[in-house]
Parts: sequence; C-alpha cells; structure tokens
Amino acid sequence: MVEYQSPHLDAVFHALSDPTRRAMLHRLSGGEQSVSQLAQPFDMSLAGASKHVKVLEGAGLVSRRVDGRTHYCRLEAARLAEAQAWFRYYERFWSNRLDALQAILEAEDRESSAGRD
Amino acid sequence: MVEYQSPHLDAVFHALSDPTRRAMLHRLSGGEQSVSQLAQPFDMSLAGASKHVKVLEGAGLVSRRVDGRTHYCRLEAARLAEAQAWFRYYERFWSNRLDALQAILEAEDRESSAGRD
DNA sequence: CAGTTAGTCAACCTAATGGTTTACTTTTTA
DNA sequence: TAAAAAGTAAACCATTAGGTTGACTAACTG
Repeated sequence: MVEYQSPHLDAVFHALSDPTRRAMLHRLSGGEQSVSQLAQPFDMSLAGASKHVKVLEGAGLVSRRVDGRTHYCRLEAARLAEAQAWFRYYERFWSNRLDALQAILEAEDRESSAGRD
Repeated sequence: MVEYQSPHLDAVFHALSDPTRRAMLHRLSGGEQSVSQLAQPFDMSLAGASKHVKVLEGAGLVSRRVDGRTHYCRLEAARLAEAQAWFRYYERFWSNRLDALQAILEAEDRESSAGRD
C-alpha cells in the first residue's frame, strides 16, 4: 500500500501524456499566448482546446492572466522542474551509460523533427 | 495541427501518471520482481496489479522474463531516460534559478517521505 | 447600438481507465 | 496424482477523458 501518493505528479504526468498539451507547452515556451492562439494550430474546436488549457492549468503547468476578454497563458516552469526531479532518482540507471545516452539523443532528434512536441 | 505526435511519450507519461505504477517502478529499481511481489504492497487483486504491469510493459518501462509459472519484471531505464530527455528543452527556464531549485528540493523531499513514489 | 470576437459552461457522446470477479492454463509441491 | 500457486484472459462496471455542439457572458469595434 502506498502511504503517500502525489496527486501533483499524477496531474502533471497526466497532463504531459497528451500530444496536444505537450505542443501547447512548447508553444508557450516562446512566450505568453492567448487561448485562441494556443488553439489555432489544432484541428479542434476552441472549447476543446480550452479544456486542454484547463488541464494544463490544473496541473500547475500553466497560469493565466485575464486582460479584457483575452486570457493570456504563461508557462509555469517550476512544475516542470518538479516533474523532472522525479526522474533524478532513476538517473543512476543510465548516467554514464552509452546506450541510455543514445536513447536521449534519439529522443531529442525525434523532438526537433517533430517541431512542436 | 501536430505533424508528428509521439505515441511513445504519450504511453510513458500516461504510465507514470498513476501512483501505483510509479511505486512499482520504484520497487523495480531495487532489482527484478515477480508480478506477485510487485502486487503485494497494494490493496488490489492480483489481476488488477497485473494490468498495471502490462501498462508499464506496454510503455516499454518494464520488460518481462518468464521462468516456469513466474514472470519476473525488470526496469527498463532507457525509456525513462528518453522521457527525461523531453524535459531537457525546458531546462533553460529553470536552470540556474533559485526558485526552481527549491521546487526540485521540495519534490525530492516529498519523494523521500513517500518512500516509494 | 449592433455585430463580432474571446472565452467559458453545460450537456452530450464515445472510448479508455482502473478496478472487480470468475474461469482457465500451467507449473510446482505435498 | 491431487491440490495449490502464478499468472493471464475475459466479462463486467463506474468513472474519467477527449471531443463535439449550442447557449451564454463579456468585451471590443464599426
């Protein structure tokens, strides 16, 4: 039995498990974006995109500033840092190992060819 | 529209979004475990735990070796490394920043108090 | 002031999740 | 050889997820 679960990590990893949301985060890495701007690249209703933003917000990965009728979203990197920290425990299994390095490079390669994932 | 999604990342982050599965991974960081051994700490049927193992396996985070009637599971760290690599792009938002460091430390603290999360 | 734009909310739908139980196969053990 | 143990598979159930549409509010713009 797990004494202490981390709903924080649950929410963050769940938010990251969707490609649309990862793409939105990538978009936000370039600076503030309105909900409409975030929605624009996707073949999806605004309401649908708005739900994704809410999931990101709920996970603490994004914050929102309302100006008039426009909602500006900002990346909250601290939560990402927190999630990355989860991996630190497991790093001993791959740091200094060549095959894992290769996995990382391959992943980065895939990422750059994806453009916004 | 996203040209290239990564079903890989989808599956890995989804697998990590469940506390039971994160606890199983933590357990496996100590070495091979049978499905029953993995299931034992949880208040859950063996079939339920077996499903979680399958999700981890499907995400490539765990591999399986069958010996007689026993299925031994092993951590596949390369996939974890790959997931961690996803964060590397965002690191520029927090590396060398004190508040993010604090977030990491807090996360690690929570982790150690959790014991197996 | 009328119309458009930004966005949310609620209702709805379908598919996937996380769990159960029961049945089954295979292997081990008494 | 009979019973128990390890595990999967299938059927089922309730809840969540990801999407839609339509109605609504609030704020710009002409």
